[in-house]
Amino acid sequence: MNDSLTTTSNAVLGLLSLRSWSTYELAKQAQRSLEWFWPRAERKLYDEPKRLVAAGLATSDKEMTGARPRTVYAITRRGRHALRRWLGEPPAPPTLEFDGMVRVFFADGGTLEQLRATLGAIAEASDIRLAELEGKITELERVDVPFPERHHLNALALRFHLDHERVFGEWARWALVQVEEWRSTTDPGRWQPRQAFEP
Amino acid sequence: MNDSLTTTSNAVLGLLSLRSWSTYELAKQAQRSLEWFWPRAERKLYDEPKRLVAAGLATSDKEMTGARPRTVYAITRRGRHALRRWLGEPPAPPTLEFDGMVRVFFADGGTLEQLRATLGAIAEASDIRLAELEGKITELERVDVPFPERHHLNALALRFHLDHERVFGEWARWALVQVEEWRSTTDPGRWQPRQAFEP
DNA sequence: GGTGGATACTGCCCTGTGCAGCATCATGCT
DNA sequence: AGCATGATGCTGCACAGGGCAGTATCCACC
Repeated sequence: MNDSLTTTSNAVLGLLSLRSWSTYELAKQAQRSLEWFWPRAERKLYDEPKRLVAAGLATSDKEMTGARPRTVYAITRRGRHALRRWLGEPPAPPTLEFDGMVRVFFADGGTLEQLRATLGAIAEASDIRLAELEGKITELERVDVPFPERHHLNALALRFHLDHERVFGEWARWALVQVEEWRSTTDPGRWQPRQAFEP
Repeated sequence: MNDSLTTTSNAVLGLLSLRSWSTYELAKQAQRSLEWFWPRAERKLYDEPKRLVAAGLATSDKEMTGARPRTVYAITRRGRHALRRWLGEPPAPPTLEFDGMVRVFFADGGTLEQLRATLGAIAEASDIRLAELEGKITELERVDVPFPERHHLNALALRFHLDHERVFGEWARWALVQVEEWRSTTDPGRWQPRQAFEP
């Protein structure tokens, strides 16, 4: 097994550092807490702990619920050291995959109606995600949630995501206003690119 | 070959809709123009046009530069129709992979010094990317660049990326100020999570 | 008892990444 | 002319990751 851990490995190690988890729980918790900044398919979250065990950074314990087996993973001391060491390394640059922007960028291959629909969809999806974030923010006032002692870190993350999500919705709405002046996707009429950068 | 095209397929089709390209040129142009919102490894950009040809959406023409072969790809009429059809579909949600945020989120596995270094690195990297974007924005005033007739679409995209990138740097600097009050990564002292959401 | 959702997990096929490697061309310098 | 370097051109390979579908057992409820 390749000894160099990925960000995913370290993210899973991070979750294990909080407590031990069954694989199912771990996958669910990863999707609850990491989804906004490190989205990973459930399929992979079943594989990752096995790799940590193989690297000596976690242990696995087979249990039975009736006739149904389940695996519970726990971090090792070596795992904690590895996590701490990783935290001292410089972060990789963020990457964004914005399908909607691909559609905007090549909008001249389609119609102004299509472009408006794309921008509208981006704005609406952003609203939904913002509402979800607001729900998470209200949870910071509670102590009957998992890991209340980590709320300070949660708050930093949520602050970022709130601002980040707002950019999508606000930009899409702004763009909808701009394209009102356009004659078509290939003819912006009197609209000037520099208008995008004026106050 | 699977008939359902990916966003990457359509992005490449979008580039082909502008002009024909050798594979090398296409890979370079993709990395110049799509890198901010649809980053793809060069390795894949060599495969993708082949798949478009197999689907009848592009043609390939073998040429020779001396003894060195090269392939030039062009879009077909079917390809243009496929692109236009795709532009009418709703966009997939954006996904962000923010390695730095994974490190912030699990900062309690490390030290306050490490957290500060992570935040500092995020801020600096953001500055560099912002400077790059500013360079692209000044290009919008020029006509001696590729595809000046598409500046209006470029401007929409650049407006988004400017706002998007600013969020990283501003947030990281804000977070650096917040953690000044913290005693350690596990003890925020008197700092309250709700401080993250006050004006 | 039957149903539906939760818990628990994996095989499979496909997309995508980083890396390394190979080859030829073109340009500039000595 | 010869050489070095960067550009142009491309691919094999091993690994990371995603979506989907499938299998099985448990648990709560009607």
